Amino acid sequence: MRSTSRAFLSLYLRLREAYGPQGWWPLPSMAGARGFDSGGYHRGSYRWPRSPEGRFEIILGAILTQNTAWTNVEKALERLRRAGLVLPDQFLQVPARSLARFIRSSGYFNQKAKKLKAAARVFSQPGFLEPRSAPSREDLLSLWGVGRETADSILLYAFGRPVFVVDAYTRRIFGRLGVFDGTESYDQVQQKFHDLLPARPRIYNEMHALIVEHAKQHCRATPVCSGCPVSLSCRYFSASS
DNA sequence: CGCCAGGTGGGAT
DNA sequence: ATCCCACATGGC
Repeated sequence: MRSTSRAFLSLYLRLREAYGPQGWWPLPSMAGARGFDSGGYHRGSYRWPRSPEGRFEIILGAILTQNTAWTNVEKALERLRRAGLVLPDQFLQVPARSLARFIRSSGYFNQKAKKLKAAARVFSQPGFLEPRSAPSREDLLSLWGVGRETADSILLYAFGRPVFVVDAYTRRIFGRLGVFDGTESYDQVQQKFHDLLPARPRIYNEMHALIVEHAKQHCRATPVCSGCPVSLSCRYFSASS
């Protein structure tokens, strides 16, 4: 257990060294603002959003990015923001049909419009956008359109809860590394990270962001192993070289 | 072109 | 419980 934990930490540090700080979660509304880059990523040390608008933007993004490239999500968030839709109450005033038009670029727009309405209904309740009194994981999972990954993204990135986010990239990368065989459930994969990493939102945040970056740069659907920072501990690389 | 992208819900088996 | 499919745009 201890040695495996050290291996995980070592992997984390390797990725951290290779890709640098990631500054997640991106807030497109903050693009170009002081301390943010043109994509709305933080520069330097990350801080969780202090405003309800910021936290709700993360919630919107977490839903809109389901099985969708982030660039398409950025456009949708931009359209929503320009329409003045930044807080839950405002979403409740707008029919799903209209919402769907704003978020067209993010794909699955009819479904996602419905999901945004469901989220708006919950987060319009007093205090629900405050970290002190945010909804539980169970509350979030009961929402139509919010599954485990989306719930955990909201808990970690909007509210700073120590919950590790498991996505398709996590399974792909750690599957190739030889840690998982592909049969594990979401909760089993998550449990492994909870067991082997320090239970700190900071670490979970950065690890997940690094996983996404690594999946994009090297551990793609068709792997690009040349220059991979963790190839030496990778079963797939060993087997294919 | 076809594949892929920070999934989820619902229905069939 | 698990498998299969619909949902949809945009970039490479």
